[in-house]
Amino acid sequence: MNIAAKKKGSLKALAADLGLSITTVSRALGGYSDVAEATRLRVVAAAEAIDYVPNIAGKMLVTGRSGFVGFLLPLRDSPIFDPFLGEYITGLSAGLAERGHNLFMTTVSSAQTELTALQHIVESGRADAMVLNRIAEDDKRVNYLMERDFPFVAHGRTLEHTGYSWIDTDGQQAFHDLFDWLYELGHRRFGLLSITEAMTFRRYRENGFRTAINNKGDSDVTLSMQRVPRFESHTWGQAIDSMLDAEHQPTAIVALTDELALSVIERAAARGIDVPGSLTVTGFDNIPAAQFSKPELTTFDQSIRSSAQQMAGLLLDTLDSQQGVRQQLSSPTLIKRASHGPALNTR
Amino acid sequence: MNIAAKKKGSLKALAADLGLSITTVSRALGGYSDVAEATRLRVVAAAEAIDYVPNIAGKMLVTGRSGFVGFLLPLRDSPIFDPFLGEYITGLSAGLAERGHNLFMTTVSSAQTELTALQHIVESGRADAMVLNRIAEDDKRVNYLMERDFPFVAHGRTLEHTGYSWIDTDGQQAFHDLFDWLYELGHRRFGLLSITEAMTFRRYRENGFRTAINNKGDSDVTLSMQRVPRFESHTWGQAIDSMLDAEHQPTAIVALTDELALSVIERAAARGIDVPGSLTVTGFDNIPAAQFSKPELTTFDQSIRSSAQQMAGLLLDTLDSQQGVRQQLSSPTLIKRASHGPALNTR
DNA sequence: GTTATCTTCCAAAACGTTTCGGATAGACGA
DNA sequence: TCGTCTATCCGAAACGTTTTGGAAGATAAC
Repeated sequence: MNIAAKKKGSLKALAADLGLSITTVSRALGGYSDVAEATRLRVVAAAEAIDYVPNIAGKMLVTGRSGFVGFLLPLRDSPIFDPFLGEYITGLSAGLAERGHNLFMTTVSSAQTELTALQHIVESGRADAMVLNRIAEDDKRVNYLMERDFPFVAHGRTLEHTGYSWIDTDGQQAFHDLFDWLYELGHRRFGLLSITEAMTFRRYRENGFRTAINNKGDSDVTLSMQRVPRFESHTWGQAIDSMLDAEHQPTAIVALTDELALSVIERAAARGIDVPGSLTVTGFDNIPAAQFSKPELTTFDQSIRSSAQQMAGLLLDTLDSQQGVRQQLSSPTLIKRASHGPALNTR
Repeated sequence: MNIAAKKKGSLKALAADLGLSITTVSRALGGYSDVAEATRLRVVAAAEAIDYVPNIAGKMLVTGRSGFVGFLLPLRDSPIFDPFLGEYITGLSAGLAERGHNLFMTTVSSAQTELTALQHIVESGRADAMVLNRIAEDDKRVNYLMERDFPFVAHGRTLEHTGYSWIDTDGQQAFHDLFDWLYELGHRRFGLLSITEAMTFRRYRENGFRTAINNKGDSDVTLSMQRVPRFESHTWGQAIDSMLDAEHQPTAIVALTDELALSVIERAAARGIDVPGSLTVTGFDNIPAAQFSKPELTTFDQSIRSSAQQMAGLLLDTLDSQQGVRQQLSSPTLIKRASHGPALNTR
């Protein structure tokens, strides 16, 4: 006992106790073929007896892999918090844990930019791969990771979206279909409530809607668009009011997010405009609050948890088996609740 | 250039480039006094030039600290997801990041118990400290960490809650006050809807209510209690119905959680029982859905994000400055919405 | 001129693991 | 009997960092 007074649960201690070399113990636990079955069993038994778990730092140093996947947590001071963050994290972490990886996250402190934080993580070897979300049309983080040749998967795409793995929902198609459906319902005068931030999803959703209009080729169709800062809800009122008060006010307002749509419903109610009687409103995301509004919001749903879990799988695929780039576009489903209706022919 | 063909951004490479020893470079960056100011500046400049970030594994190995704080993510299949998880994670991570730490999380896979996962993390040196939540009256994880003398802070307490740091909300006092308030409103027949799980908060909340009743000493007061599994909402209906259908049905049903309270409101509505007219219902937690129910739920609020951030601070205090045990009990605030009212004197 | 004290630097060890390149011994074939 | 194989084991290096215990030279004190 005293002879083998090594550190608690190290390979060295195990080796000493067993009268074997560190190498053999390591290889026995690693399941290599050049260690006798008898000794392998002896080693495994001894390891289990003392609850041996390899020190991660030692392992990292030599293998260069940590078993961690990093995630940058956007820290917003705004009272609007992300209702899906919990689900997202859960899905990611679950997907990673299934295959022996862990998730770790950093909130970027206000002092440093998100890019700096990312570099710090990558250069320090803290993570084997990264998960990125909230992708902008031209995203510095994506550029950095690509030229650094560091594994990552993005939730969302940049405009130039080749050469890396991502998963995204097809906002283009969704908004295209949305227009067609609303047109069928008789709507001709549309309001599109968008965001100012240069997010790629903004472009796709706007484009989808515009393309659908063009494809229809009906000159009766009019579209007015407003863009507002996504996280500054106090600025929305003015834009929404200007839509509602326009001379030929839209019979349908299509919002890029549920938060915006709910705000439209609220402003409309304040003005005595009946939704969906004289105004149809739609959103995107299906946040929990969407089913509590009056009327309940018609919106698109994307299953956050499962897509996060898919992301994890996709990431580990590219990590483990050196599979190349994988990209996955999924279609959100339209949840028809109560904030839509046929257009009144009030012209 | 070719001479110093060391690994990219290592100390070794820096040392070679500068014509200094590894030791000196390390100590220069560490700000030790035994390196000349001139060389220090030279080293710092060179380090910044190549964006040097110390390899975490090397550092961990020698210092024994990883800069990570671990968190076990409870993976529930149930459709009830934790609406506060996102806020909680955000608060924790923000609090840790402020002081140079990162949060990492594992979901316990179904194969292993939560305790096993915890041991694995601790023994592998993956984390410097742990954050525990959902504390049971007798919690194996707490026991393990205490006897292992591993730093941690718990969100919630075990029954025997000395010797370790925790932060909790005072459910005992809250439910005590709640009874007194309802009594003032004229209520005498109470239903207490509790949970089956042996969580410590259950005991405190139940005790607080019962103690208040005893203290009041009014023999007119009656209490019927039901306990249901917290995460199996399909089992709640029967228990709630039995309360609602009792001969002397309660005029006030006090639920241990908002989910339960909302379920009560729902069942009552289905039976045509007017809330709050002939039945008062209260909850606990102030989940987002609580302000969307009809009527809006009267409940207790605890600021999740800020208390998570406090936890992080508390944890790092005990880590950094070897401060002893710290325990913090905070009072939730009663949010009086619309699901309560005076008792009708229908006896 | 000698000794003591700073200042500034560095070699080497240590942390715990994996892995490369043998080494030993017995089995086997000739 | 000798060489060749195979099965089994091990020593030593390597990963990148921090830290211990000096060493060398310069400066101050006597």
